[in-house]
Amino acid sequence: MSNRFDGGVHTAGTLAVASNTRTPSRPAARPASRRPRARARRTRPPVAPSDRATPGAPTRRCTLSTQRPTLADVAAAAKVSVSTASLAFSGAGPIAAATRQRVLDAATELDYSGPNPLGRQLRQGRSGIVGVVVGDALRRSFRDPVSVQVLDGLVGTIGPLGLGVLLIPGADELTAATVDPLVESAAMDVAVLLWGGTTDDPVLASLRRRGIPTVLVEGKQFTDMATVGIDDRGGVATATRHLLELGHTRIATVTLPFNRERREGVADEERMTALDWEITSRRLAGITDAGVTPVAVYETPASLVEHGADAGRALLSAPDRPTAIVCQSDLLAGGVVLAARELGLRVPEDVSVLGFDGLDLPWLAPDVLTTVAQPLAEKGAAVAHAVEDLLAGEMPPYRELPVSLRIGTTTGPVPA
Amino acid sequence: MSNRFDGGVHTAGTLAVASNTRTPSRPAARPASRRPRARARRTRPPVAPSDRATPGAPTRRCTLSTQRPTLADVAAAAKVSVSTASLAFSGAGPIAAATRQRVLDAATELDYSGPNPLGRQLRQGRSGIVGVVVGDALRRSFRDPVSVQVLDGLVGTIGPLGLGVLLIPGADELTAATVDPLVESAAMDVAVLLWGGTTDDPVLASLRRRGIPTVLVEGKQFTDMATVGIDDRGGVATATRHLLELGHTRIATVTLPFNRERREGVADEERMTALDWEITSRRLAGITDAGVTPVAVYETPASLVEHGADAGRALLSAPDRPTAIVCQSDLLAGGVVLAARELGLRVPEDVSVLGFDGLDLPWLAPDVLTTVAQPLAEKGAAVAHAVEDLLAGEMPPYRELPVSLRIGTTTGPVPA
DNA sequence: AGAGAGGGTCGAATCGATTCGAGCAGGGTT
DNA sequence: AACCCTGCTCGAATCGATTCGACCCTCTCT
Repeated sequence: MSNRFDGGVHTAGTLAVASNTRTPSRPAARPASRRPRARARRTRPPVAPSDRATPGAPTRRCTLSTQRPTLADVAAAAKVSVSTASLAFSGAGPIAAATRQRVLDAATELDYSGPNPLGRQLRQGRSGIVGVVVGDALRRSFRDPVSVQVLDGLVGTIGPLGLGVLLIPGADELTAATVDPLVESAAMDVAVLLWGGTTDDPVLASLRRRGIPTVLVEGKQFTDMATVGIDDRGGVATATRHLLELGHTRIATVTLPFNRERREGVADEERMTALDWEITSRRLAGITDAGVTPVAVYETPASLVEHGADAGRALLSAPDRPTAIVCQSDLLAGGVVLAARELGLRVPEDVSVLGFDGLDLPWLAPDVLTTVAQPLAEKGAAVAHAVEDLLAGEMPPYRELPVSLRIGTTTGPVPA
Repeated sequence: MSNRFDGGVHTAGTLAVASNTRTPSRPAARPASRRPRARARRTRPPVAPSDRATPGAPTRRCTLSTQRPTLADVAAAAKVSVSTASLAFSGAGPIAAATRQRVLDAATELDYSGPNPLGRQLRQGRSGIVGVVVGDALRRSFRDPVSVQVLDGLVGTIGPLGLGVLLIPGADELTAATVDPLVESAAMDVAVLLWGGTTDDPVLASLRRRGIPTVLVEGKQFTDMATVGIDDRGGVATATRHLLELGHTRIATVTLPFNRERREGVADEERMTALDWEITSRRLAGITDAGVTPVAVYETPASLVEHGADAGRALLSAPDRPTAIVCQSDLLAGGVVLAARELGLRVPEDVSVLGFDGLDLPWLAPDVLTTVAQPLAEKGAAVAHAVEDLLAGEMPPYRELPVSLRIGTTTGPVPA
């Protein structure tokens, strides 16, 4: 039952590539003792033989290993020197319009599609690549719109600078000892750690060892790395005061993970000492700053709706339930609201819920979260500027972006 | 009110890099007419002066432009040849354990952190980079878990192969004429187009011109590019038959965008002719295959909850409303369900809703979508294998993954 | 007419590795 | 003793560009 279209066939009519008549051009004076290897442009082997070759399948060869023309070929065809040909493409330096055109024509003729980036990169000592280490498996990381929006802001700002973003999976939660090979050996001019690491982060250690300038987003601050953060502590404090003004006293909180372990459940005394992630402890501290001691601190393994729902169910079905719940992310808060609805509780009449991030959650309608909004796109742009600074050889100062309390429909006066 | 922590200061104690005593090693016999430039390892200029220099800010210089040691330095220190030193790192070739250790020690001593990837890449003619063109602004693209999960599957499979993913923003919807500079000139061995392009896609044209092997996900098929797809047409047909069996006859559909324009609203005759995107028309065709002519075709500008909600409100508040709505994505379906709830309609008693993708939507609880599930992680893996094939010089055959109807709680018998 | 200026080209070095085959030393075989 | 491996190491070419300064040629100015 394979209902598939056979899309229109459309092959670009490529001219046959001109022959490689380039002579090996050996150095003028050579020892002459050894005959130079007569490899006229050795064709590269097509990589590993790929052990998963489908037995009976028809293997069309594709045009990968075709000898592509080089700048030297173009220069020869245009009867100019390589340096002049280079100028024609880069535009960096004086070149006569006619010459330039001749080179460009020759390029078209030879089907040369511009200078090979690898050559350029080696020469310039720059790859033009910014490695972005996402804190976790993409699958999970990107379910959180926060990461995505920051990344989007980042890409939007560094793209025009001619930089590209290389996606690097962070350490797996359990096999945290090993670092992704990309961290160890990918070419990148700068690295960015979304959800900046902890002191012992092996990724950080690896980047340091490689001497790659790094930008941390929301992490601890180190003198040798740039940091971009937000005033989350102050934001949470403000938001908590808002709850106090509404008369709440029994306030619980739902937090982001404490550390790599990512446990789930109410944190006891002992667990509190294991709090390692900067972002979690800062937001927790915001509550204390407002003079509130949470009646319960519920740790979640990730900022996801389902974990928020679990937390909400647990906190709201306990006896002497809190009248307000401060959540460290909007997704968690959304989950808590869903749990409340599920338990037949009205929001905010029976329980107030506070989020963090300022996301737009259409599926929560008709409710609109009261939340501490952070400027996500700006954060991405700030990261981009930090990247730019590092590239220019400067260590940018710590940059803290402001947050703002946005009142929605999920917070209200304490129930009588 | 800046409540910020001053994170623990922690600087890696780097040894001073050994002096660069390497002599310029000019060719044995040289014309001697011109004195060779006496640049002993010219220090590279720190790039563009960055016109956005913050005036009064204290600019700490960072250690970017420090001369880093090269393999030659290490070889010299270890008193072996460069080739031997290379062997010590790459492990490709016979080398005595003692020699190897000596090289490694020398490397540690010099604070050399492994071969420069750029040199390797140039030599090997491979960048180890897979460019992934996301169809749109990341912000929007990644709000759709479908893209994210496929990307995750892809990264998970090609990561171990030593390949990295370069994120490339697709053409903006309006300025579609221009292509991202990365498409034009980034170093990549293979490109992947999530949401494969249409025939006239400028991105496709650019990649073709550059001769970069490409994998299309869910696009039209071309002979010169690899394609991975799913049996969405068959899946929609099966799902539609399910609705027929439940007795539905007034069936509407909510679709993905028709083309770059991304219009919103019920499509009239004329608009139907503008249907350009393969994926949309295939899923639409599935309905027809089941022998159903939709009572309304509602086009949305993107696969997002809010657009689904808009569609739902429009379709369900019309007179003679449909008893079932087939949606081309789960997010759209979720939005439709929310709209139904909003209008006081019960799902599935009053209206059945069918999704596509097989996502897990915790916020839709207690409802669980009936949906056509596609194997997203596998799709990512299939793309990865296609990439691998292209890298090995083979054009992989079209690969179509199966889908499966997953019955949830959002479809039921037609209302009496 | 000669000097000076300056636009345009070119040669050669260089970026940092990989890779191939040659060569060399030492041990085992006939 | 001659010979052949075997196992390591090394020299040199090469990947494909960029970039610097030298040089040449023409035009202008005095």
